[in-house]
Amino acid sequence: MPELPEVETVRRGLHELIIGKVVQTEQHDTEKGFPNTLADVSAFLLGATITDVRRRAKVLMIDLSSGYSLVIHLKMTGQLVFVGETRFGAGHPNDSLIGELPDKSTRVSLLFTDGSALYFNDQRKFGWMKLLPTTEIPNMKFMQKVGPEPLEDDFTPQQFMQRFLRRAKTNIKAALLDQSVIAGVGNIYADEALWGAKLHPLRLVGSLTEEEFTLLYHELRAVMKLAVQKGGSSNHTYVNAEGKKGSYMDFARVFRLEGTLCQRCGAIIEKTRVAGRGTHICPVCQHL
DNA sequence: CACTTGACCTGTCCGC
DNA sequence: TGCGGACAGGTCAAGT
Repeated sequence: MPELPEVETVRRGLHELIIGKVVQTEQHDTEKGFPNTLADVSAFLLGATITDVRRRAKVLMIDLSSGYSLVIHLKMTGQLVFVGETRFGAGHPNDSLIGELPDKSTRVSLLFTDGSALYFNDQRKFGWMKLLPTTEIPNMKFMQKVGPEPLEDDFTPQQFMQRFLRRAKTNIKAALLDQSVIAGVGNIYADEALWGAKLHPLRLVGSLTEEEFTLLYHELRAVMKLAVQKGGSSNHTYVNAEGKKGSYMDFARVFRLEGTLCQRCGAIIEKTRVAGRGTHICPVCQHL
C-alpha cells in the first residue's frame, strides 16, 4: 500500500484522533509470520498517554508518555484504523471501507480508556510494529541509512542530484525506489514522476543531465505534494486512519493506466517490468 | 562496494 | 467451477 503520501495521510489523521488517549489494553497476533516486539515490553504501553504521532520516510512513530514509542511500517498492505466512541469490536464509520474490527487480518488492537480503539491490520503480514525507547529510534538500522525527506523546504535540486549519483550505474527507477537515496518514494510516485519528467525508467542514473535531474526533482515533489493533498492513492487495501480512501488515482497520468491514451501525446500507455516492479510508461514521451 | 534477485505472506485475477 | 501461476503501492538478505 503506502508510500510517503499515504503514510503522511495516516499520520495526520492519527495526530488529530489519538493524541491524549490512554492505552488500557493491548492484544496482538502471536502467529509466526508477524514480527513484532510488543510482548516483551507491554509494561511501557499499558497506562501510557499518546503524546505525538510522527513520520520519517514510510515509518510512523506514535510517542508515549512512558518514554517509549510504537514504531510502525505498513509495508504493502498494512492499515492503522481508529474506531472512535465504541466498545471493543463494535461499530465503525458508515462510509468506511473497513468492516467490523477487529477482523481476521488484525495484528494488533489497542484499546483506549475512553472506549475508542486503534487497529493495526495487515493482510500480508509484511508490516511490523515495534515498541522501543523513543531515543532509540534514530539508532535503528533503517533510520541510519534512509535518505532525506523529499518534501522538506531545505531539500535542494543539488542535494537531489548528489544523492542519485551514488547510484550512477543503475537505472533511474531502481534509484528512485532506493530508500537510502531519497526517503518515501514507492512504485506509484516513481512512475508518475518519471512520466512528468519525460524520463524512461531504464535510463542510467549516470546518463542524466543536470537539467533532467532538476526537472525530475520538481516533478517528484509536485506529484508527492498533490498526492498528500488528495489523501494518497487507494487500491483495495489502502485506507487512512478513519478507514477511508484517498483520491490521487483520479489524477494519475500513467500508473495503472496501461492501454489508455497518454494525455500529453496520445500514444498508448504500456506496462513493463523494471527493477522487479510493474512499471507504466508512455513509450513516446519517455524514450531511452 | 554496487547492483540484482529472491524471499517474506495472503488474496485476487486471469487463462486454461 | 477448479486449478496453477503471476502479480500486488516494500524492504532485507543473499547472491554475483
